[in-house]
Amino acid sequence: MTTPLPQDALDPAPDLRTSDLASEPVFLMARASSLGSASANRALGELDLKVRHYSALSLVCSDLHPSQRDLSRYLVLDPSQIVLIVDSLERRGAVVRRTDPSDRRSKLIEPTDEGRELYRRARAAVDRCTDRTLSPLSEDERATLLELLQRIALG
Amino acid sequence: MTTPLPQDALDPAPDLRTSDLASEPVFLMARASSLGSASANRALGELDLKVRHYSALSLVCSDLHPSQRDLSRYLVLDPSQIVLIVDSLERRGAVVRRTDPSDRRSKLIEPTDEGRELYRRARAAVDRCTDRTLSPLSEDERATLLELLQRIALG
DNA sequence: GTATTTAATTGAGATTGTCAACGGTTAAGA
DNA sequence: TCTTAACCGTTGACAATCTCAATTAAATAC
Repeated sequence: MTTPLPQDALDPAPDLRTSDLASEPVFLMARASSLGSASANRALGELDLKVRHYSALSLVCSDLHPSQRDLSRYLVLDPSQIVLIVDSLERRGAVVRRTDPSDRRSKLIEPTDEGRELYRRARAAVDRCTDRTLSPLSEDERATLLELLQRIALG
Repeated sequence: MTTPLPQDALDPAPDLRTSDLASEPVFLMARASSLGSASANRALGELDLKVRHYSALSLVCSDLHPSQRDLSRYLVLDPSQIVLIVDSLERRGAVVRRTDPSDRRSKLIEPTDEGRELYRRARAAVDRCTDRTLSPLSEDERATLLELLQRIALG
């Protein structure tokens, strides 16, 4: 045993570096995403949130004023999944559904005061665990990674 | 309609750039991974493979000679999931289970000739679609991204 | 030799992914 | 205008996946 299980079981896999797979972005992103969101889910557990609810709440608290359809596109989730997420956030009083006056088919999701406070606390927790995940990188390298990821993940 | 749906619906989201979430690695990696593996799964569909089977097959064809437990750790999947993946690969004659002579509890997964040939073709398909996914990046930037991802995803 | 750990496997239950259909609403075209 | 097509949220069904506990066989620790 290396350490008495400090916080996250990082489970490094140096052997993997010699494999073909270690040079495939699809695999690396899947593994990084899997490890990262596992860690984030643990951190968000105290607030009874998962990454998907947190992400939705973050968008709702932004100045994008997203509809459910928007959330579906942003989070790459089926609209039926968004219903469940918004249901759960609404049930705990973090958001409300408001029919878009300019298009009564769609519903704009808006944060309550509680919702904004919840987001603030969740954001802090996620940032702490992101810090751990990116600990092998310098400040400059983190910025570079962020920019490259944005280019391929966003338009 | 921009174009008559060329290959992948890339679904860019430039609005997202203005949101807090766009600066969170956890979210960016999740979105990149989601878009990337959706594209890869489409490409692998012709070969009746999914990313998880492809990744397992890749490791099996490497010089790591992994056991199922190794695959579980590398792919960040529960051992019971590995059983299903290896079952499916074995059923189609791509791999065989061989009891490790030095530890008869564990089973080394080895590729058949068919398995290697399947991997060769799958690898080509995945590489083509990775190329599309990374198209917004220059050659140097791709190398940088790869190195940074390796540092955080592997030990 | 006994007790503790580990690997693969099975199974159950919850979560998530995928897809088709519906009612209410808007947009497009004859 | 009237009709048709498209879109949004919602529901429901089904498959795929995750998570966890329990079992068996084998290795290791004491």
